[in-house]
Amino acid sequence: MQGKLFLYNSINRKKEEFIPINFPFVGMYVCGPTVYGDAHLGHARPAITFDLLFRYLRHLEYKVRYVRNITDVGHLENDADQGEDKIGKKARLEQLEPMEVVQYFADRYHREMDKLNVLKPSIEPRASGHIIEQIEMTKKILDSGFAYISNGSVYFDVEKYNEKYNYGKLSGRILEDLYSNTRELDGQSEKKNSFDFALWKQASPEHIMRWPSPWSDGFPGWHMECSAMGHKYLGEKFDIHGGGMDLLFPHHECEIAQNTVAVGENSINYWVHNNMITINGQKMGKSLGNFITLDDLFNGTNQVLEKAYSPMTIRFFILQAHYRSTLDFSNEALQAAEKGLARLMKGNETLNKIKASASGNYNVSELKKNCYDAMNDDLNSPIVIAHLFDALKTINSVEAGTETIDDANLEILKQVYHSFLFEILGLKNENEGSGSNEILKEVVDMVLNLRMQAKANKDYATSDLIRNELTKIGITVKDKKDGFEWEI
RNA sequence: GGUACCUUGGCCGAGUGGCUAGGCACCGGUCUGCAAAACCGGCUACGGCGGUUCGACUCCGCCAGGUACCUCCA
Repeated sequence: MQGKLFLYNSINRKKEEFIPINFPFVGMYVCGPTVYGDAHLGHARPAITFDLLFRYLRHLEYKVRYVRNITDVGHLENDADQGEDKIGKKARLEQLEPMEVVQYFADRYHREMDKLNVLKPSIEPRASGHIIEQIEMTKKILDSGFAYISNGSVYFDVEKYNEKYNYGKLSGRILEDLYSNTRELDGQSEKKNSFDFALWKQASPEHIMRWPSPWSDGFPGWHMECSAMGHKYLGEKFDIHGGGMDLLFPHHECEIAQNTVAVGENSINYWVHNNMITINGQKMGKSLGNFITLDDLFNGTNQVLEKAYSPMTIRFFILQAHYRSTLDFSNEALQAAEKGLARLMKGNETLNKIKASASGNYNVSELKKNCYDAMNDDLNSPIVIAHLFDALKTINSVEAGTETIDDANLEILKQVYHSFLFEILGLKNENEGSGSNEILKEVVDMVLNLRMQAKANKDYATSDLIRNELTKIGITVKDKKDGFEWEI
């Protein structure tokens, strides 16, 4: 093994050694998107964070079952338990079937994730496909006495729960504080206390997404799906539950309460939360309206964007910050990421070209250890990247002849560089295959060969004209000692 | 108002009680007809005020500023 992996566990607020329940198997559940709009930069963060964890666990040869849900029902639009279903609302506005909306945005989400090289989860369950499981779980909670029926809806009795267990153990909240701090909302009379949350909600007549249940025609409460589906696919106890920090309270706190009653105490060992992406120091979020969709980023179609940024630039940008830190969006930062990534990718090409010497003065084992140490320390991808840049310096020095490397070390270097860059960080070389159009390639080569002739004749007016015109089209010409390179 | 967290060089962003983070930008150099690219080198910061300590950016206290959660949000 490559050392011990430590993860920051939100529930204890410290880094803990990761020990799976059933070695070598690992169960991981991550809160996925609610598909009622295009994915934005904020959605990319958990997807990439847990993709990193998924990839690293697999690299460590764990057998991982990674479940990431799609929420297609149950998230309410406005005030807690009083609003309109998000999917339903969008469907009414667009005159579409709710499932049509879900299909459309789920497809788009998948497409963006593919571009970001985010591996598909093992199972991607939908809330609407697990209504029965959610009803069964609600029944269990009712039977245990920690829930009550009110006007066709079922609510979790937080106060009663807190007498026996600890409501707030994850988010560090104290129930007494919630009495005074929870907002007074209209129509809360159905609930005993404002902080009680719905397990099942009776649907109002205009509500289109509805299912029959023992209590009413309605829909499941917004915390039920993760509890029901997580335990369905990963068992009564499983290893990791992840999601954005903004889900810590109330979503995950409520999940814990539900699980405790219906499944048992401490049914999830590690709670892992990624931080937010900020823009001008403020959280990028749907409700604030300050989000940039991934589609906009990839195409440069947003006023705040100076240019388009490729999916790998976005991925690298996110990996350059630790997942538990906020990450501030800016054009400058993205452009920095773009250039840095290009250098690392170039380094891999150079690495494949350099030759080993009989003896070398570079020992790669330290690099290898440093990279694993960084990953083991709560997935410190920025440190891994820093070490890869150090390796890059060596690679370039070997190519320049100022350093040497022996055959054995070169092989290990290739293997380490490759596995961290591509396999674990999940980056890929986007330039490969671009400009794959053979005719275009030959035409540009031909033009540049003409330019070489002009240069040989010292006809710099012509050579500069050719270069300028190509630049205008978007082709960058790079002169080399004995020829040229170009890229689009 | 309650709770938690943050404040690092021009920008992004790691980390540590004493030892260079890294990237980008910038500056200098190599290369080039000139550029660009690439490469090499330089650039040494930790909000303010106190305290603990042989020594603090790192620990403690206070202050200032900011953010998150408390309502759907990744």
